[in-house]
Amino acid sequence: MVSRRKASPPAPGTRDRILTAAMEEFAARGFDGAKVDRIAQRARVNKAMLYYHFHNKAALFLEILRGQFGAVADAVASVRSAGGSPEHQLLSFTETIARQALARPQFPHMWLREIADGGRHVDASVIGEFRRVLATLGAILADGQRTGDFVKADPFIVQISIVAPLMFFAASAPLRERAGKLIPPKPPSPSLEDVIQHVQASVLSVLSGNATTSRAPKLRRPSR
Amino acid sequence: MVSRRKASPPAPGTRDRILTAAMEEFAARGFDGAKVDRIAQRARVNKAMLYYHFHNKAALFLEILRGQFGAVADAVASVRSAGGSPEHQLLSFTETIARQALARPQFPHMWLREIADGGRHVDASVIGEFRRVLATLGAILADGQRTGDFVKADPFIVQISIVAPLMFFAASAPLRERAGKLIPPKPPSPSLEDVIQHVQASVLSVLSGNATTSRAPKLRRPSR
DNA sequence: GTCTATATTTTGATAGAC
DNA sequence: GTCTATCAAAATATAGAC
Repeated sequence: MVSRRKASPPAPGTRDRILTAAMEEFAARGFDGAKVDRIAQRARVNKAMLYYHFHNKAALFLEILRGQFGAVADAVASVRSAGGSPEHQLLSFTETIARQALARPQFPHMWLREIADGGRHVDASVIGEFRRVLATLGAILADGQRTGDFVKADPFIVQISIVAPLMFFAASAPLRERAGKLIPPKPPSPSLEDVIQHVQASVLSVLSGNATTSRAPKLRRPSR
Repeated sequence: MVSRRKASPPAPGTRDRILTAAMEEFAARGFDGAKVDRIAQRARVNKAMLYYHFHNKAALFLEILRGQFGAVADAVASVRSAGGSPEHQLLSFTETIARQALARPQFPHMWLREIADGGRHVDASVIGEFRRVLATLGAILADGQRTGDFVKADPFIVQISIVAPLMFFAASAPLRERAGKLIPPKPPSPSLEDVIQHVQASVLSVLSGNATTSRAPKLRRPSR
């Protein structure tokens, strides 16, 4: 008899319902656009209940952010520990990020928003998860350079080259939908598979150094 | 004497000050996070003045969105009309997007936000500017395919492969700054030049088809 | 743990004088 | 064109009963 005895049963997942509802609301509207009332409604609880489980709106938001980034960082880390050639790990890294975006549709939106907000709502723990992802990729790249498979490249640049297109694509579905309605006809959207393949081909080809060795001698020239 | 005679001089750029202030506020905080009071303060006018020049918050926001996207679409269009080989135009396209992000620091933030918001604040005119950019790139790619310089590729995918990393990088500066403070030391950020070069090398190499012709026979395999 | 009612603050927007 | 004063509607958060 640790505690609990009397005073209403432990709630059949009330807290989780709130988390889910909040996740959707925050992803769709952002921190300021999200309304506590709406979150409570979606979760089928009342505001008081929400404030019983979470200190305030910001704390609720932070908990969700931490959860999302943590899960992604975990998934990515498992790619590395699964082993394989640097090339294999690099392709897996890419695919994993994409799969996470599918598994957590709110994740791309929240990532874009946090960037746009300058990280106003993140704390050290979220930054930590963020860095874990980058560290994993950095290790993969270092391996590849050691084996001679990859040319030298800045991990951060490689990371945004992989992640940014995937996030853009995943998050922009609603916008493309709306665009199609505002100015029909809606141009056909490529599949996530196609995007993944393109991104994989891009990274692999630059890192393989067969970029433009022969042709296009003066890259980055067209300054005017 | 068309009109104006009496009733205060035409205002030394009051309207422009409001537009500038609003641009900064909207970019930094988003539509919901931006406060009319703060915009008025920054512009050194009062709310009534703001509502004299613009119908409401949404209209002000829309005017800014239109302006930003329109300017970028113009810049990109001029790249194409300047002519040159498909390769040259493709590199120029990339550089121009990056230069626009520098010239209009608010642009990347607003682009990210509109994607995350599902285009809730855009209207047909904004979509139109958006499509102009894509159409320009599409034309460049078509040229390149005709001349045999480029392999076939979905313009939209190519576009996000170019634009997304640039926007991510440009917009994430404040977040990286904050991250460095939360968990020192702040890892050194690559320069925009480096990012541009990497993106240019990537696109060119995939479109040149020398991606992974020889090695890595089974792209996209690491499904598990 | 859960709900109703309510306090408090913030915010978008306008009236009306100059 | 510009400003002061102010309204009315949201929205965050809490008190207190059950």
